[in-house]
Formats: sequence, structure tokens, C-alpha cells
Amino acid sequence: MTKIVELSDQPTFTIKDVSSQTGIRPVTLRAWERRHEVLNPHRAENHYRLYSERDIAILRWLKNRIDNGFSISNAISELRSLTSNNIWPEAIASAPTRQASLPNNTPPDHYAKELFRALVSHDEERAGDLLREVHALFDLYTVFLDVFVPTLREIGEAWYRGEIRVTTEHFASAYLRGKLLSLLQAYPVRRNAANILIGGAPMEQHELGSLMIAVLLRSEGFRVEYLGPDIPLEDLVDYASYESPAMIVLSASLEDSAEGLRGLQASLQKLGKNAPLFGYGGRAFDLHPELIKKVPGNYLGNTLKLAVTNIRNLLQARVKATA
Amino acid sequence: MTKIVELSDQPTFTIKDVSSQTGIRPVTLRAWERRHEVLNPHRAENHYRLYSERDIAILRWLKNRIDNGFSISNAISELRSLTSNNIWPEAIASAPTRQASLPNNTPPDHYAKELFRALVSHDEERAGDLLREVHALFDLYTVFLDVFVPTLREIGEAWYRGEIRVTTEHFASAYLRGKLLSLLQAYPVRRNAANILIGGAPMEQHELGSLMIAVLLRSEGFRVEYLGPDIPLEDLVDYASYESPAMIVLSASLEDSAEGLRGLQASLQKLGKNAPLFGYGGRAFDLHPELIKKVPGNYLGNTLKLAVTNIRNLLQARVKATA
DNA sequence: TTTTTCTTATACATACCTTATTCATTCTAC
DNA sequence: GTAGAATGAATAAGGTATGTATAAGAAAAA
Repeated sequence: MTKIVELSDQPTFTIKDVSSQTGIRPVTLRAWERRHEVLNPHRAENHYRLYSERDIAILRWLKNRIDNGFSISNAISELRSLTSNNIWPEAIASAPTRQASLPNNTPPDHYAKELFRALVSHDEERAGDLLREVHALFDLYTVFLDVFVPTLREIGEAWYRGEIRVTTEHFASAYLRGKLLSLLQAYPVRRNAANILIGGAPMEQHELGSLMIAVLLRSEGFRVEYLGPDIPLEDLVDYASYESPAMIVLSASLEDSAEGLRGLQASLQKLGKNAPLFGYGGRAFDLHPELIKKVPGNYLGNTLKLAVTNIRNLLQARVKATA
Repeated sequence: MTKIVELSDQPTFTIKDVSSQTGIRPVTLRAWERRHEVLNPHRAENHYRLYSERDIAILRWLKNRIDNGFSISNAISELRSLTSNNIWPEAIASAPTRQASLPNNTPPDHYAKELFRALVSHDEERAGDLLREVHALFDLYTVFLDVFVPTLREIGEAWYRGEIRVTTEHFASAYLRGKLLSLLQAYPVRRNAANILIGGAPMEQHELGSLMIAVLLRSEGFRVEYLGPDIPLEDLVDYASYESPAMIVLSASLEDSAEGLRGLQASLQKLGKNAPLFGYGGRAFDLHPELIKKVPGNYLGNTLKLAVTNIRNLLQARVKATA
């Protein structure tokens, strides 16, 4: 985790920007620079100072030390001893990262790592660049299986180990949710293909898994309605009786949510010949495999690829059965 | 990404037209052109300048930046870096200063009704067509205030009256969430503007309101981090102590979530001079106005427009106070 | 023809950034 | 306690940035 984070050296901020962001007066900034040789802002052609994000991160850290009662010279020598050992104070390490873009033959693994770093430092711009690159290089399955999923797993684990804040986890999740939803909406809706309803089990809040399934299915030409997380089952059955979808897919990451799915298959069977297939999956079933026996219906497997293959096969079988 | 609107390159406007549309004096326009090589208006045979709609959009964007306190050279270099990243025409086209309802005089509430019907019948395609049209006709405020908000209210009420299914409400909400998140991510992130953290109070699940605020603020050039719903406050305060945002905005639709905000202002004040402003709003405060007295901090009002205005004013006052 | 409004080029005032020097406090070491 | 360093801030003098004003010529309108 405490690997040295590279910060942008792109000089973009004027002294006024820096002052308003750090609360340090311009005169003081210049005095520090002159007297302590701290920072070395780039200069524009007109000799104006241009600060990088890294500079600002350092200044914020210094300001923080001063507000805690240390003198500027103390703070600076502390900073020096820290940086010479390659240990960066958290405020600096968590500043946005930006690296030269990697060569085009980088395996998806590296993108997962880079994406993780970008998200952990709340750097949307970098994350966007990475995703654009990833989409240009790989197909959707690779993007999801080898970039998104590992990134999400790493974020989850880092959160569990207490290395990143809940707020950061929230930020990353909101960001990827947005990307997946716009991806979903970018695919055209097939009106006369098999209709699949996708959502999260009751009480379920994590929707990234079901969203990825939805995007993959839609990209393969299925007609997909994405219903979001926390679907009430009774209402869903009622909706299914009117809409007659070919299949309902729900995901659960919590044990309780998964338990809640036990009665669904039976309720759906009551709809008779038009009863939709019911498929389920999610982290809850990876962690507690005994749940698979308890929940009637089609367990879709523990990877996205498996899930999509299973859904495809189940639907084909259903078409044959009704024909 | 989705193309929102096409801007004509036909040179049809005289410098006087441009001036009256943008509020920039002709002398100034010529000075910018001479000194910064920005824009390159076509010339008539008589050497008079002829501006295209696209030119005007760019100028309006520049004006907006200047009104937000940036210098012209800063604004132009920002513009350059944006265009080279090709996130460009969309961001400009939906700039907040666009004139409302130009050619077509269909009122926004007609679109609200149509959007409601499309969503209730789970018709994504129709909804997408409507949104594209709405974005081409109206500015963001109108789209949100007069189309999105009434649609959402109508969906909520229809659900309350039992006229639509929860599943339908979920579908509509997921759809609009996706649109809003893509919109948010379509705007470039300003790295040197006041940083605002936006999210939902603890236990809060409804995120459409805070998302709209986030989009509006980002469209006005603020640096916005959207953190999603259900933010843990303790962790947020910790994050704020490192990141020093200028403001934190949380929304609550449930009474309990709103109650949970009572202690935040005090926790934030402990961060000392760098303490961010705290603003809040949401349905909970419309329904239970007495909560406003109970929750210390800045109540932002009961409409989106009010909230954004209040946030802008609070931030301006803050800048003055620190300067 | 006269008047208006565009064109370019130059000029000017204000605000802000630059360096260098100075000043008034506060801290630190003897 | 006192001398001297450290520190934030003020000031002067020069340069840049920026909006605007003015002059002189050309085209369009009255």
C-alpha cells in the first residue's frame, strides 16, 4: 500500500489558486520558497509560478503541521526526513496520481492495479482515461472479468483491512456504477428478443455484479430490463405475471438476502406455462455454498462468464421446450 | 458517449449579435482574438467577422469561467486542454447558460408527462428519445426542475396511490440514476476549483436529488466529488480532515437520516480554520420543517435552484472570509 | 453625401505577479 | 533576561495581463 505514489508534476495552478486551496497567503508562499528552498514551482514564460498537484499536496501537509502547532522549519525538516526515506505522509500519498500512459500491450492486470490506484485517490480523470484505454484494447468480458472484478475485489479487501476509507469505497462504487449504467444505456434495446429481468435480491445494496451481467447480456442482443437493487419479490412476481419475461436473474451478496430467495421459484411456478426461468448468483453463494441447495431455481455459477453462459443455455432450452 | 446536441459551424452572426448574446463587449472580443488566438471567426468579403453558433457556445463557456473568478488566460488554457481531450462539444453544448426553449414551443411539462408514461411502460428507447430532445431544447436547470423533478414526483405519487408497481418505480429510478451519472461523468473535472463533497445522509437510499445537485454544480465549473448515498459521517469527517474540501453537501429524505445529521456541523468545526462548510437539504426537511432548527449547518432550501444558489453564495462568502 | 459601424493599431489604467528589502513579532539559546 | 534567529507581513520598483478608449481608414446604411 505504501508504495510510492507518483504525483502529477504537470504545472497548472497559479499562485492564487494555490493560496485559495491551501489558505496560505501568496507572500508567505514566496517567503517559504526563498528561505527554505522548499518546492520548486515551474515557471511560465512570463516567469509566473506554476504549481503542480504534488506541490499543493505538500503544502497542504505543511499547513496541517503548522495548524498543529509546529513551526515551518520543523515541518519542513520533518517532511525532508520522510521523503528521503520514501515514506509519504498520507495527505501526500492520497493526492491524485497521474502516470505516463502504459504501452498498449499491457495485460489487463496492470489496468486493474492502475484503476484501483486512480479510484483510491479519487482521481476521476485518470480513471476515465484508463477506462477509455481498456475499452479500446479489450472486449467486454475481459474488461469486466479481468479489470473491473479484480479492482472491485481489491477495493473490498483494502476496505476490510482498514487501508481505505468507507467514503473512498463509496466514491469508487458510485463511479463504476455510473460507468456501467451508461454502458447499459448505450446499447440499443431489442424489442423482440427474449426478455430478461435483472436485479438485486431484497435488502441487497450491491448492484455492480448484476449490472455487469445486465450489460453483458444486452451486449449479446438480449432484451434486458435492469431493475436495480432491493427488489420486493411479491411485486416482482406480480409484474412477471403481466409481462411474462423469459427469465428473472437476481443476485445476492448477503446471506440474508440469499435466504430471502428461497420461495421465489415456487411463486413463479404458479404462473403456469408462462412461468419465467429463475436464475441467481452472487457473493453470498460463494461464501456459503450450502445456500445453493436451499434456494430452488438455477444457480448461475461463481463467475460472470459462467453466469452468462448458463443464462444463454437455459434460455435456449426454454425456447426448445415451448416450441 | 451520447451526442447531446449538434452545433452549427455556419458563420451567420455579426460581432454585435455575439456581443449581445454573450454579454462580452466587441472590443474585448477582438482583444481576446488578437492576444490569445482564441476563435477564428470567418470573415465576409468586407472583412467583417462572422461567428458560428459553435463560436458563441465557446464564448459563453469562457464567460461563465470568468464570472466564476478565473482569468481569461486561465480559462483559455483550460479550454485548450479540454479540446485536446476531445470531451469537448458535449460539455459545451449543455453549458448552463443556454437559452431555454428556442425553436419549438412545447412546454417542459409536456415532456415530463411523456417521460412519466415512457418510464411507467418500461420503454427505455422512448425515454432516451425524449431526454435527447429535452436536452437539445432546454438548459440543465429547466431539464431538471421542470422535467426530471415533476416526473419523479409523479412516479412517487403514483406509487403511493398504488397505481404503479414498486418494480416500476425501481426501474425508473435505475434509469434516471444512470442518465444522471453519465451526465455527471461527461463533465470534465476541474482540478483547481473549490472542492465540494456531495452525498446522501447515513441510511439514505434515494440519491437522485443529490445527483442532480452534483451535476448542476459540476456544470457550473465546481470541483465535485460524488460519494453516493448512505455516507458514514465519522469516516466523512476523517476524509475531510485530509482532503480539506470547501464544502460538504448531504441530502436526506427520511426523518431518521435527517436526525443523524445533527452532530456533523460540530464535528466539522473541530477541524479548525480549514473546516468545510456544511449544507443540507432534501425531502425530510420539506416534510418536517422543525428539523431545520434541530440540524446545525446551512439549510439549502427546498428547490434545486435555491440549493445551488445558496451553495454558490456560501462558497463566495467563504472565499472572502479566508482572503 | 453624411452618418454609422465595422476594421486595425496604438495607448492607457488598473490589477496582479515578480524580486529585493525592510519591519515587527515571536522563539530559541545562552 | 537578552541577543539573535525565525517568521509572517509590508513596501518599493519593474513587468505582465486585461479591459477599455481612441485614432484613422474602409465599407455599409441613411
